[in-house]
Amino acid sequence: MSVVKISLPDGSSKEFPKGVKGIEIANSISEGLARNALSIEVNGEIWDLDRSIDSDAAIKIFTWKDKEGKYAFWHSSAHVMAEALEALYPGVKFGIGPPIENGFYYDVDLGDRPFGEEELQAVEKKMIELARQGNTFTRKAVSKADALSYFKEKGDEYKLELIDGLEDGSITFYEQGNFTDLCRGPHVPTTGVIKAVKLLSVAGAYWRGDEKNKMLTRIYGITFPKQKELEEYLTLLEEAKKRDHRKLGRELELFAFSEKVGMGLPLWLPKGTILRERLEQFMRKAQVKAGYDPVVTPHIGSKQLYVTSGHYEKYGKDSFQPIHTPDESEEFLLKPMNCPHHCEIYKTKPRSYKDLPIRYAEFGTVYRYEQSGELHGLTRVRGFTQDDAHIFCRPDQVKEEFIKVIDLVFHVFKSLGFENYTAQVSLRDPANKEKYIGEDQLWDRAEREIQEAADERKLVTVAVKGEAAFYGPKLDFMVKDALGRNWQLGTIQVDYQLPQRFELEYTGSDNQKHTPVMIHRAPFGSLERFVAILIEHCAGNFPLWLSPDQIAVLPISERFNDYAHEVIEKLKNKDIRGFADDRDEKIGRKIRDAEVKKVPFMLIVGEKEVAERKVSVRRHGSGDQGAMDLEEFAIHFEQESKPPQ
RNA sequence: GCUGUUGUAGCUCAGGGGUAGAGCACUUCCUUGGUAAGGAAGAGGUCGUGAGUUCAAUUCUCAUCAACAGCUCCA
Repeated sequence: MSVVKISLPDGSSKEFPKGVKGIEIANSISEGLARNALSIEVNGEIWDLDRSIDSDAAIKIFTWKDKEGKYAFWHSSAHVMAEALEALYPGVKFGIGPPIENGFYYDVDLGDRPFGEEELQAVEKKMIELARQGNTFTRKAVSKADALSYFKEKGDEYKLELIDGLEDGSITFYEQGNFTDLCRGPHVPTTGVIKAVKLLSVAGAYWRGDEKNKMLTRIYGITFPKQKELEEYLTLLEEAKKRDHRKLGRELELFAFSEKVGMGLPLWLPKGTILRERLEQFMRKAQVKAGYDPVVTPHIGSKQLYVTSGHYEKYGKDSFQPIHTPDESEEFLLKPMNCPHHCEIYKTKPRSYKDLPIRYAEFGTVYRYEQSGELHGLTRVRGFTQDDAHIFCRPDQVKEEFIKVIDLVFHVFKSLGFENYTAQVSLRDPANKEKYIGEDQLWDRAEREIQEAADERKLVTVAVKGEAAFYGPKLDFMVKDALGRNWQLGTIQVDYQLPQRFELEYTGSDNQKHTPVMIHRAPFGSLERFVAILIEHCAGNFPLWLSPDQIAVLPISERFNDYAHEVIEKLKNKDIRGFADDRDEKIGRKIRDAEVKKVPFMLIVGEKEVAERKVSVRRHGSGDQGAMDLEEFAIHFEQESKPPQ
């Protein structure tokens, strides 16, 4: 009997009889691992645990803790859902049913049968029943002809279409209980591992994502190996709902929308404006320190500007249409980005290699005609302000400048409490080169420089093809918020194209003209989006330096209103933001209202405080802190409310 | 942009072919209260907009606008 050598992730290796199954390897390591194992990586491919391994292999066993394990789990759950649907809706046809970041979905064609909340619950019940049966998933290789005839008989045209695109010899079916599906796998050993099921929502989705195709019913669900985990997940969803920036934005009077102003055009209310301006100020300071020069450019620009940049060709039809002047037949566009304006600033005088790098920074408000269905609170709007800057540098400075920007981005994230972040290197899609402008060699160079800069800063990156801007590759930053959700924030881009198109130049040490390289960057991305994410991250409890109202002075009764006003005036003289609540209400009520508005500090003043010239300090969320001398409080407060440096 | 759902007071929502209701917020009065909602009275809406059906439409139908969810998109 021959043996295979199996290398484990810890570097060790073991010999097993040829044809050993993943589950057997798991068992040989520990019983616990075997119990929790969900899938296995075999030489870089993810397999089922009961697939035979016939040659030497490097393996890694995945459990619920691993993304790969979860995917197998949810993928299998999608099959169980399909089985339940087939049991309840004979003749149902299936599209695709993949795992997603949180759970899975299956696109199904139910004919004209209605599907709503009640039906969802019935399917959920059936799924639990099927899961309890603990049916095993069986992998079966089938020929293309057999696969086609199986689904032809079933009348499932979607599966037939999918099989059509597959190569004979690479087609597999998976079977569990009474259900067989076309599937690449992998799957968990049995349905029995699925202990908790929740179907979350139903939505329409086009077959293959194409709106010309038929709309299928997409059923979203999530499953867990433990009931408790489902409950935690549902609590998380509740919490996310409570933190929704659209809800908090209204409640805390930060921003609003008006149908009359137009969709996707946010109105910043006074409190939201304070928050926003604090952020701007913080960024301005950091940028001055990093050698940026602030500039200001108008909100519109001649159409020719964007023809030159290439944006008009690329986005012209999908933009706000040109503005026309009454007399001369000029055309202007609302600026969708700031770079062309900054290029023109660069061109205002001849530049020497000694001048570079030049860094122009602007909080530039731009307008983009986003599809109506895309608008979402502050995260996707039609008018927004970027913390934009463009760095013009020599080719030999690109990497260094890029690294400096990465450091600035880190500083911003850390200062605002985003401790977890990752980055994505957004590359060009080599199969679709016509989507991009510029020569291959410059793209390759830019892509290489980004990766090197990221590596230098030990940034964990994932490279994604097809995500680049049309003029250059990007480094996009993702932060994880307090609820563990990922958001895309700032971006840095290397651009060899626009400087050429705008004929930017500098005189080199060789006395020759050279083209500079441009780095686009925006650590926040847009202030609107950043504020939205910040709201959700801190649930509206902003750090003291950002909080619109930092202090509420709460007199016990109207008799102490004068003292309350005196206190707030004194604090305002020290640039502290706040108000005195002099309403004819009881203290309990004033405290409640200030707590609900998430005011960080409440200063309660009554007879005692007036007599001793003190304030009773109460902190949002943590209650009474005792009485303090007003001066003492002010000193303490000023310490704590300093913006991060 | 596509599909679906929704649109009633500032907010959250109930109602329903015969021109509307609650709670909170708001105004006034009473109350002067020590760490998360004191009491009473009052004011506030041509039921998103336009058209159609009907003796009669806020309610039914259609269109349109917007919001929400999903898809597609994102310089």
